[in-house]
Amino acid sequence: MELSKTDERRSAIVDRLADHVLAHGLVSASLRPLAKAAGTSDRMLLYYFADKSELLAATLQRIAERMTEAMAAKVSPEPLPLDLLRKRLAGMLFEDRFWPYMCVWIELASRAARGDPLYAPIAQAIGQGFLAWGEAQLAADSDEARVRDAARLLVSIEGMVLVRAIGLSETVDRSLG
Amino acid sequence: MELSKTDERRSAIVDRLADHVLAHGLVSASLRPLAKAAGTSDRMLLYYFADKSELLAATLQRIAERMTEAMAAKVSPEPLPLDLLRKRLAGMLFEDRFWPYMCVWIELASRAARGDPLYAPIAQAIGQGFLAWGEAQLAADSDEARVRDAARLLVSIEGMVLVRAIGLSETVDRSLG
DNA sequence: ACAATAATGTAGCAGTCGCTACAAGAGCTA
DNA sequence: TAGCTCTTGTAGCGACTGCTACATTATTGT
Repeated sequence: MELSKTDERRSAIVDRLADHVLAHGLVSASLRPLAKAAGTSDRMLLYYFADKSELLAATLQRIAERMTEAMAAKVSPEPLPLDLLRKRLAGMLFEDRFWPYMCVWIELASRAARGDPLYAPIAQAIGQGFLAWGEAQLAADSDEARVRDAARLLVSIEGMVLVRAIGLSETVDRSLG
Repeated sequence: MELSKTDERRSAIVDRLADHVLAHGLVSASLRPLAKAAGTSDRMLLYYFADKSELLAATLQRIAERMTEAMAAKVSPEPLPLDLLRKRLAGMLFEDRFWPYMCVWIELASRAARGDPLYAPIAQAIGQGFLAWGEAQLAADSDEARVRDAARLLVSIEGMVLVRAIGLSETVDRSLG
C-alpha cells in the first residue's frame, strides 16, 4: 500500500490529461478543457495540483514515461551502427501512433528555446534521456565515437522530426537515402 | 510610385511587429501588446489588416524576408561540399543575432505540425526556400546527389537548432566533430 | 469652401484565462 | 449522534482575448 487514494486519483487524472495534451497540444491545454477531458472540473484540478504549472509538469512527465516505455520495448538485443539505428528509429517515430508525441515534443522545445522556467528543464532532461538511450543502443569502436554517434543520432532524428513537422516528408526520406 | 501611403504605413507597422515577434515569440503576439510595440492601437492594427491572421502572415513573411536577405549575404562565391556548408551555416545560425529567428522558426513548426491552416503553408514555403538555397550552394557530383545533400543539410541544421533549443549546445558541437 | 473619404480615438462586447472565496455534502471517528 | 476532515459544487473576480459600433478629426478632391 504505497499509493494513497488521493495519489491514485491524481494519477488517473494525469493519465487523461496526457491523452488530451497528446491529442490537442499544449496550446489548448487550459484548465477548463483539460478538466472536461479528465471528467472533472477546473476546481478539482486545482484541488489535486497546486497550480497549472504543477499539473502540466506531471502531465508531461507522464507523457515522457509513456514514450520511454515504448522505446524500451524497441531495444535491440545487440548494438547497432548509427545508420541502421537511425533508420529504425525514424521508421518508428513516424508511425501514426507516435507522431502526437513528436508534436508535443516540438511544442515543448519551442517553449524551452525561450528559456521558459517550467518547460526548459523538462525538455533538457528528456533530451539527455534520449542521448543515454542512444549510447546504450549504438555499436561503436570507442567511447568517444559512441558519444559522438549518440549526438549525431539525436541531431538527425530531431531534424527529421522538425522537417516532417513542416510538411516535407519526402525531404526526410531523401535525407535517409 | 508603386507604394501608396497606406502601403507604406502598413509596411512600417509590419517592421515593428516583426521586431516584437522576434523578441517575444508568437506566443505573446496578441493584438494589444503588438499595437503597443508598433506605436499604435489594436484598433488601428485591425484597420490596416483584415484580422489577426492576415497581420501575422504579413509579419512572418517579413521575418522570412529578413532571414533570406541575411542568407543571401552569406552566399559563397563557389559551391561548397555538404560538411563545410553545414559547419558554416551552423556557425551563422547560432550567432546571437540569428537565434531569435530560430526560436520563431521552431514555434512556427510546432503549429505547422498540428496542421494549422495559417502556419503550415508558411512553414512549408520557408522550408522549401531553404532547400533551394542549399541546392544552389552545394557542390555535388550529380543532380541527384545535390538534392540528397540539400535534404541532409536541412535535416541536420534543423536538428542542431532543435537540440540547441532544448539546451544541449555541447551535443550540437559533438555532432559536428 | 464644401463635401467626400480616410484615419483614428473611445468604449465596449462576449468570451476565455488562471485562480479563489464560500459553502455544502460525504464519510469517518469518538 | 456530534464533530471533524476530506471532497466537491457554485459563483465569481480581474485580467486578457479578438474584434466592432460609433463618433470624431484630418485630409483630400472639386
